[in-house]
Amino acid sequence: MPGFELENFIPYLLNRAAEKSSREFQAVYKQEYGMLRTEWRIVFHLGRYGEMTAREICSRGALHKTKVSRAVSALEEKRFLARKRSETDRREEYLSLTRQGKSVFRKLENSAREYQERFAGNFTQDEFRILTNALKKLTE
Amino acid sequence: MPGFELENFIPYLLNRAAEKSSREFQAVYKQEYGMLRTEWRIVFHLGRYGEMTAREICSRGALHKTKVSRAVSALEEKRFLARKRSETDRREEYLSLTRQGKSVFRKLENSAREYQERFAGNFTQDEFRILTNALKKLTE
DNA sequence: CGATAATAGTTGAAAATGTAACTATCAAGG
DNA sequence: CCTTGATAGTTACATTTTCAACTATTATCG
Repeated sequence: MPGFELENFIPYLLNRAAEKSSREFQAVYKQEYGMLRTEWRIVFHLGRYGEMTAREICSRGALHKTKVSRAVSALEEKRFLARKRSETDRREEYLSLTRQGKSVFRKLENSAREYQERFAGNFTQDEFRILTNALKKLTE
Repeated sequence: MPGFELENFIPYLLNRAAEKSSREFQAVYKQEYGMLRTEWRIVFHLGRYGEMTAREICSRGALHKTKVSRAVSALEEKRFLARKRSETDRREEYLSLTRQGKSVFRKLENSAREYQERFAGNFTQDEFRILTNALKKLTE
């Protein structure tokens, strides 16, 4: 890395970009549904992949279990999510979206799609593909 | 965006990647110098670009002013940073690293370089260049 | 000028987060 | 079985962050 310049430092660039994009998209779920980022991400996972345990959400989303625990409680209070104790292992519980939660998910999914389209407009297809793959690779 | 899948959602990917890389690099400045992320980022800016005001750090780093205000106070207490009131506009003050702060900066800069090298190893040069440019473009 | 608005930065209270310790349950090996 | 250790999830407490209100100063415009 001969030409290293601090303004190219990846954690820094990632943070700035993440902050900005999150802030922008936050408007959607915060204003409309009073949700926090972690809550939206849980809705995202359950809506996208269906019923799963908190632990699974943690590992899929790289989220800490206390954060998830609290967000799950908040979503339950909003009646967006329901819990069901596992029969085979009573330590864990299966989480899933309620009918209302699913409706919220569908709307947010549409907003996400619109956001993504606007976003992708700034890049060529190749750039966008490489960016996406790189970001995925980073968190494997 | 015909094949949009939520798991490709950019704010989500960015956040996961940013969280992970920040957490990794955090070990360096937290353990060694008891700094928080915002503090390190301020050291970063002052070390890289020299004297500037808090407002400038805010806009360059996409950081909120209260966060910066508190981090600046913390750095001042650690004797890493000094303030100097502007003569022309007495609302603002110029911030700069002390000798000690500069020494810390140099060490962190080296750690950053090492981190970046390891990081870049996961990608081809083209991929890395496109990733970097894309991230920069995002926050313009 | 002088009033009003804007800006740089700080502060207090409320909200969110991280850390560690905790409960309850299950797994494995003797 | 029964002890020891692991795991799912929660909770308490300390630390950070956010939000709104604040001080002090400068800019704008009648």
